[in-house]
Amino acid sequence: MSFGLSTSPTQLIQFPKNPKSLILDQCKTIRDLRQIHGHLIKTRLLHHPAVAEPMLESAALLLPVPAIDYAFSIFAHLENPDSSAYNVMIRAFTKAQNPESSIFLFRKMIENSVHPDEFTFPSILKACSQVGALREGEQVHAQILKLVDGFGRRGFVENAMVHLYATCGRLELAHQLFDRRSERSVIAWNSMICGYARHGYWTEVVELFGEILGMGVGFNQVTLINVLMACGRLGDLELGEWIYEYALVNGLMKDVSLVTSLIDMYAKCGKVDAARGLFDQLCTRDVIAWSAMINGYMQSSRFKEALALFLDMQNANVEPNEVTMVTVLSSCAALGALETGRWAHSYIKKKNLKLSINLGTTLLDFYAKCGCVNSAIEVFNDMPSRNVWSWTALIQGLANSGRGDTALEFYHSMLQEKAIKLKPVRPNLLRIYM
DNA sequence: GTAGGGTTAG
Repeated sequence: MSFGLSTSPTQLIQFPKNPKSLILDQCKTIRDLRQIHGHLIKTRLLHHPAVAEPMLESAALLLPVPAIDYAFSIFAHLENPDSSAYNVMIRAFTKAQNPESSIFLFRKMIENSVHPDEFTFPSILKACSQVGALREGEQVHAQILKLVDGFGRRGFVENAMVHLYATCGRLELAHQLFDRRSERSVIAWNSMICGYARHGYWTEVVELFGEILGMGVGFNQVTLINVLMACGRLGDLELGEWIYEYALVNGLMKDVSLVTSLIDMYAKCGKVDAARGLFDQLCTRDVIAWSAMINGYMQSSRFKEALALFLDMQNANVEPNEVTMVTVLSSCAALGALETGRWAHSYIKKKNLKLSINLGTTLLDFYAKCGCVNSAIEVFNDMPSRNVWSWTALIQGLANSGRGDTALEFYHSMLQEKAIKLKPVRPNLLRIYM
């Protein structure tokens, strides 16, 4: 049997001194991996942890195109996977944005009495943050506390915990952990700021940034982006412009995300033309930058400019997304631009954009406002899921078009949907019919 | 073998 590789298989049978670097050197493609894998099965060497772990790492993390399924099939055949085998798989699933699988494996790990360690925690906590799995995260926290002492990288684990609690909205708890830390890095500060921003505590975001400046702690683009989001919502143009100056002086204006946040901040503070100035200076404009600028016009009631910019966007061959279409359709609704809106609708179909609650509601609201209630009803029926706002937009549209009877029918069907019934929709309806 | 980001109406 020929491996076509520099090391002969017999060296593996004799158990190499350093199997890890041997395997990592040899597995450059999935083909290499399959060959070595086959050989390791025959010789049963695969069940040796020092061999299994690098095999998993090669497949799940190091290949140019990671083969997680392949890695998992290796993992699933191991007789007694040890903690490092679990760690590699958990890390790989988290990295591949498949946190459910990470959490599943973590549970298995505990069930099988394999002890998680300092390398398990950051990635499993990140997985919990990705899905907002607070309860699962608390169990991880409990496991961490079990290891009274004797684990290194405490800083990484603590950062991950602050991040988990902040993302899940347990901001007091996150802050307690954060305050207790001996050394608070940019990472921890950003976790706190992101947590406050994500949950709409804009004043706290600005306060925290004030602390950062006061204490002379470091900050970076991510910090500034979150603070700019707050400036826009709070109308704090002064701080927003301070950040703009800072970005100019420090050469940060090449960062599209940061400039997009500046555009959004200026637009939300009523300075749409300043926003446009920055937009025109951007050398690469992605869908989010375009959407932010179009949205800026819309929020300033400059609907025609919003639609004109949407045309420019298409000429620039940038594909719009759900957010873009929401903005475009609400501009059409405001202008009563039925034809353009219809065109947007066919565009959504052509591009197979998912009719999310946001998009569907905006679309039906557009039809209703243009007096096409039947189209509005059609869209409503096509939506895979709806919320109170979808119902309200439809019922209000019907009522405004003199179709009070149909509006009432929909109102009653809404009440029949259990989930909806629990939400306070009644006052809204009373306003329409009183 | 660590983390984090920008756009969404009614």
